[in-house]
Amino acid sequence: MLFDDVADASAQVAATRSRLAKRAVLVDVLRRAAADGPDVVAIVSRYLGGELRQRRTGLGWRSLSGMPDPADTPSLTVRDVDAAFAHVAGLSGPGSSTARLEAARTLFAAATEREQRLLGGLVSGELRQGALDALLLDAVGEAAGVPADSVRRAAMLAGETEAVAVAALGAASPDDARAALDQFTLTVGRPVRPMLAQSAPDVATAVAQLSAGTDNAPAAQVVVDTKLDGIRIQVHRDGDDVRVYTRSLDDVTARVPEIVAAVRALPARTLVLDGEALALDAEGRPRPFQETASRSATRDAELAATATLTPFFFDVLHADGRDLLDAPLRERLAVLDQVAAGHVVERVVTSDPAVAAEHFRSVVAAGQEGVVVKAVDAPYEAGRRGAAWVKVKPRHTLDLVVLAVERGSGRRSGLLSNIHLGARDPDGGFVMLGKTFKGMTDEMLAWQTQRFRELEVADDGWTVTVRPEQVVEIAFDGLQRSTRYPGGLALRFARVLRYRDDKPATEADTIDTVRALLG
DNA sequence: TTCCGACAGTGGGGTCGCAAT
DNA sequence: ATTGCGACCCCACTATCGGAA
Repeated sequence: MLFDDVADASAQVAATRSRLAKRAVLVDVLRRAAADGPDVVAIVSRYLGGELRQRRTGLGWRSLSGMPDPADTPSLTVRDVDAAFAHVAGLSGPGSSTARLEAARTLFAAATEREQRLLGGLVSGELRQGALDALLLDAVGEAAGVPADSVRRAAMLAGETEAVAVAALGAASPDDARAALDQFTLTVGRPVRPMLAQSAPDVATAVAQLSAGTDNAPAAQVVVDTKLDGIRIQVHRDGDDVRVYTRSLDDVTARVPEIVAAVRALPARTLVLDGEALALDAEGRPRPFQETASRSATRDAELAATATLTPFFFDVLHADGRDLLDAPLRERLAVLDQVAAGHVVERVVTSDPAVAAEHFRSVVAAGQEGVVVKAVDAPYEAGRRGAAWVKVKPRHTLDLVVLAVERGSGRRSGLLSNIHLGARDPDGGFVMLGKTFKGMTDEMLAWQTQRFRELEVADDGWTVTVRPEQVVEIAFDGLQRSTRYPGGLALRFARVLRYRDDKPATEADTIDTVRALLG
């Protein structure tokens, strides 16, 4: 199969907004790939989902500038392209950056215009064709003649789509495809996609969301788990063999020997646990997220020894031969308390919203990030951001001043989008604390585009600097240390709540107010 | 007919390792 | 020694389609 066939399909997918039409295009190209063999299905399914098969190539967004002009006629096969990236991914050491770019130039020179668009999307990780993994899984189901749900479940348990697409599309009949998909079961040592949580502004809303999203009666019990501000871990144990995976299913076992040791000490032979790892101080209070991130990212053993990560678990998917994915949370927690005692997050189980709210206050006071409210009867829905888990975190707000605004891209092309935020300095001027593009409706985007053009004092082609007069109410999760911004502080997860036309910049919050929040 | 669940897109700050400068 | 890039950690929020109700 020619790479151009995939590029053509991607262009067709991008050209329509209808998901059904996108799916039809994907089904067609998947069927043609299947006729070329399983290796072609493997490559094509990855590319249609917007990914290369190589996890790290050393090429990125910046490498794409300076690529040669496109070829007039297609010549590359999908196997050619995969081989080229496999070569690039294998390069390392002095001279490898140059060799990578050279290989990329050769590849791009052989690619037509639409092939170059796809290559660029795959390299940058931003294909933007309006279809990624979820729609692709739907298409795989249709192409193989099996229900979408069975494909989705297989992919969630496999932790990947490629192998599932190969299995389903390699089958001779829909019945065979279904049988092939049934082979994807929870396996100790193979990570599954983690279950994710929706969010709510407060505990009462979270409980209400839970009742609406499930069959829970209004007065039903809920689990209120502590939400820790660390990194998500999924730990598999088979005897003495322990493996640790991140949320994106990256294997980080070698970097976290203390977690391996902790799980080896648990009273079970086989386990699949879901939890969070974080750095604690001497009193057991959580260190700032930045320290956990630093510790978990380093591969340097000496550096790693300067801080320890402590694992805490909130779910168990398998224990001693028993799969628990479909068991209700209540049952899973009973098992968890047995097999992971001492490494379980604090929780309360209650039907009283006041008790839930009190747990939230208490864990936040202890320095934790918040809570996750869960339906007691819900199964573990791998890979889903279902209604059964709802997270709640404290929210802070500030009235800040817009210092500049950047041009948007994609569906925000032609609009001024990403705003620079400053706190008032009582000694004069403003101290920038970060940027945000979140929370803006289309109406707000249109309004701010006009408003900031009126306040414009400079435009370098990307960023428009404005007179610091417009006040905006910003929500954020907390403050973090920053080397990027002059105040040494940056907002974490800043988003716009509303523009404040009732407040002049002279009444915006000051940098002193912000510092006081640090406590 | 209306409602709402799931998705994709639009980017944010910070950390590391690595190669180039 | 410093800088820039790539890869991942953490992530919030809105618009939209199409099936559910």
